[in-house]
Amino acid sequence: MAEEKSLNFIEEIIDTHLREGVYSSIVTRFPPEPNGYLHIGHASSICLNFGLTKRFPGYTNLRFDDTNPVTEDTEYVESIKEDVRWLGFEWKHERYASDYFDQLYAFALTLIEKGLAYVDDLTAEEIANQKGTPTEPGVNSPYRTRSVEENRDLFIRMKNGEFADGAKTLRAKIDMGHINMLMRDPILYRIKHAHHHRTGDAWCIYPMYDFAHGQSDSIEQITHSICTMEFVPHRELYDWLITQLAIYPSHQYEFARRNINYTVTSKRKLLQLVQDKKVAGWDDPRMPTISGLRRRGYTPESIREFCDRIGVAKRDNLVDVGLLEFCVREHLNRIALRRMVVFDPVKVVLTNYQGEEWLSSENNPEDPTAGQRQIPFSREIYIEREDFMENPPKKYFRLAPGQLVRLKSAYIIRCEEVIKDQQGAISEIRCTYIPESKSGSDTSGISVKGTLHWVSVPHAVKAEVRLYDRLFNVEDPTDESQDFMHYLNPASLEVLPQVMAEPSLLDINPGDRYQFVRKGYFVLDKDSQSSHLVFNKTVGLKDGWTPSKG
RNA sequence: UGACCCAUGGUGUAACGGUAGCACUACAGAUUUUGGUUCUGUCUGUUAAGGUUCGAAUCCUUAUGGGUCAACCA
Repeated sequence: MAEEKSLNFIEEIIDTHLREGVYSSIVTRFPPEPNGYLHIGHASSICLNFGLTKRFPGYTNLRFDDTNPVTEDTEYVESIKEDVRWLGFEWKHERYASDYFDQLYAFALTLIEKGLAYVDDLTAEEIANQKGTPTEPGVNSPYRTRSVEENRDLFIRMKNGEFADGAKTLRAKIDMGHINMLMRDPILYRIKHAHHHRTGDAWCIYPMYDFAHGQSDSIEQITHSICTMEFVPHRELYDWLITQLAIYPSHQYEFARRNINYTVTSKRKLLQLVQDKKVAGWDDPRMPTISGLRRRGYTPESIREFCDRIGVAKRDNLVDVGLLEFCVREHLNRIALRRMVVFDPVKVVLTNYQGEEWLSSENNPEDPTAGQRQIPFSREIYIEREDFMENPPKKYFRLAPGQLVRLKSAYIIRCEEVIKDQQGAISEIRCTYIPESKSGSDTSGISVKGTLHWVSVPHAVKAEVRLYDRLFNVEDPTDESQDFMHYLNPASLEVLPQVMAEPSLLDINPGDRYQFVRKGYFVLDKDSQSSHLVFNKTVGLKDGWTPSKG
């Protein structure tokens, strides 16, 4: 029996509701605004909302909160749907706040009839000035006392396009002295003569978030409307509108958004990175977007596991990106096939070896069913320049003059001689191999501490490798002591234009993931062509050794 | 100088008045044809002060610290 995992506070609320019969099943929703790409922070919300209805009876809707036509676009709708599906979730209904524009308009009229909303002629600036501050009450608008008839007439004319953008708004009539600033006659509708990605030019007035979100929840009979903590003060208005309209009582619950160090998760900041060309696009592998992580080689399983491990709570947090990396390593270690690639090659000549042969090597030592592959071996091979030292420290297990080392899945070799060019750089290492040490049939009786990856020179396939590092140099780029752009890591991308790869890598497809032995996990990028392979580094292997520790 | 939210190792998260646990990180050791993986072990924590109670991380009070709120954004 698997150990019972403890519930997070939201699961506990739902568990109680179900046990006490408040609900017999639940409905949740994931409500993105289609004005940007989904990022790792959204993944938490997606896993939470969809995860809830996997654990408990009920279903989850995907609802686009598309009430601001000037920032929204179908490009984002498509990317969001792709990302949610890629993460492994399927929604029950695909809905849009714009589906409800007629209903919302009717709700507004209801409020007007009840004397709970009025048309205001004040400008944005005037409204702001009369709003007061958190410690001082606001003042009433001079238009606050208009009659129901006048309000109805004006609002209909707003809808009919008789007024210019910004000329009028519809406001709830609540209390300009309310301690909660959101209750100080919040704007419900504004005029925007803008083309909407779904409703086209049918409307020139659009509801504000507070007059769309809760009502949409109610229309869909969402039982548990889950959002982040900054919406806590909105809950009072959310409840007020539902009460006044006497519609299905959805309820809002808040959890703390997940922050991750060395990156930013704000659509505005991510958009700025894209627009300022600091990255190659929304799906740049350095971006914390779902599409960026996908291109980086992350698996949906690893992201779900990450979201599961960081949990759900109400306190502020800054999650270590190292945990995300742990999760992807854990998964990739199980599924990624092993391949050998030499990044910074130096030639090794085996002076006592003639001809060539094909050697067998396991595809994945963690998974026997992954089988074996054949690798060509010959008299001249490449090894990593950093795997040789002329004057090694004490516990250096790699190649050094007179030292023995195993070539992975091949033979044990001994370094006999070092050849240098005129500048003194090592141009070639001469070794002898031990014929009876062949991998799988070793009768040499020799044991060595180090094993190196290698690639046969005449069979080597050239490829490009893109090495990624954290996008920012500091844990919290949003600390606001400086603009976050100042913290950009100038070395977040390093391109290796020509690495040497084993030939089995020639026949693979974009999205295929591998472990390059002793290097890390890599994925074939979509920029690849059959004549030019491009690999993205997903994450390195955990590195337990550094020269200083030797 | 208002209201609201929050406070458990370096990080994230449990403990629902009854032994502060798990994971990541770090460190040490074993195994290893990847200095990977795997296995074992070690370090580190209830913001503070009062109160209630046989007993408090948990309930109450105050303080302290952090966050949020004054977009015709969501």
